[in-house]
Amino acid sequence: MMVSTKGRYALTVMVDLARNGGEGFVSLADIAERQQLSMKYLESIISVLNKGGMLQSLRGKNGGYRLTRKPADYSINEILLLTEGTLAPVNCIMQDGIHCEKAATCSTLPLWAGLDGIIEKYLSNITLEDIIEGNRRKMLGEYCDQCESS
Amino acid sequence: MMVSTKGRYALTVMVDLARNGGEGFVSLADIAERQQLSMKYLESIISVLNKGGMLQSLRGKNGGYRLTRKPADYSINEILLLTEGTLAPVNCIMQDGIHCEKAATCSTLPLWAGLDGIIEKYLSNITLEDIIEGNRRKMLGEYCDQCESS
DNA sequence: GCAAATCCTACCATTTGGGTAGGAATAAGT
DNA sequence: ACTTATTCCTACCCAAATGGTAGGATTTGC
Repeated sequence: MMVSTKGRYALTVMVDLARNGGEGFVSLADIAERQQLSMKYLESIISVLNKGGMLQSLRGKNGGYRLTRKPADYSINEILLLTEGTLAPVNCIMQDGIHCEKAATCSTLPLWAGLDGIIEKYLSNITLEDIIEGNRRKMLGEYCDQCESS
Repeated sequence: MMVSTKGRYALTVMVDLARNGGEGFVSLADIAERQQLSMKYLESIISVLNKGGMLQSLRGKNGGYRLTRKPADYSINEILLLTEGTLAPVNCIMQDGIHCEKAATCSTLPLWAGLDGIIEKYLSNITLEDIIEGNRRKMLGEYCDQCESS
């Protein structure tokens, strides 16, 4: 995968809802305004999140969207997986087990499988809450120059 | 990144050269035949590898290509970086330090930076030799069901 | 019934991916 | 010197994905 704007904006929307969704419903217009993104484009993205069961919606006046779970119960992996379709770094790695005909003898396949594994592990371990809390240690790990190394 | 055929085929070519390049030069026709890939397409890919200093070439009859270093001295990261341009998982992470104008306040940026970090670390640690030796433990790590867990 | 919101369908321009085609330059062997 | 096998170079091309926009239908609160 290269995570496209679709996935990135989806995450941005989820983070905005986690931050600003306290009680009621949050309108997409508000989110778009805060995040300075096209509301029309966000519309198509949030629709995927909604159909995927990531949030609740309410139509009509004073309507909008809200999360159905606590931020800590959303992994980044599931959000991106829903909007991007797949997070595999190469086409050789398919979600449905469909695979290349050369797979059996391909010497580079273990590399791609390993890469896919570490990506999924990393993204599954981080939650919406980590992002709104700014948990740099968990996100950046050894690459965090502000985290103590202890 | 999603690693495209360009990067994957580049790696395939390098692996083929590492395996079959014993003494002399290996022609692209031989590589294409062995790997069952379009020679014309490989031509454009190997040209990038050549200009990037990853191998030596010899024109004319009995010409071809050969590696300039030992397989253990090629990291997968440098091979893919050369052919793909970037391995960053999102456009927010640029190679030249150019970045999004919202970067300073973006709460998701540490996530992308962290993801980029683990990908680079993984690919930098694996070499051509690991691939030709089939070092599953190193490539698959905990995802390797044939490796003992000790 | 009006206003504010989501929902739905269609369209579209640009970039990227994944190649193909044709020929020029070079080098080895005879 | 000629032939043949090879790399090198430039140009082109089609399909799919990316990153949106447009317009209207539907629902709900007041």
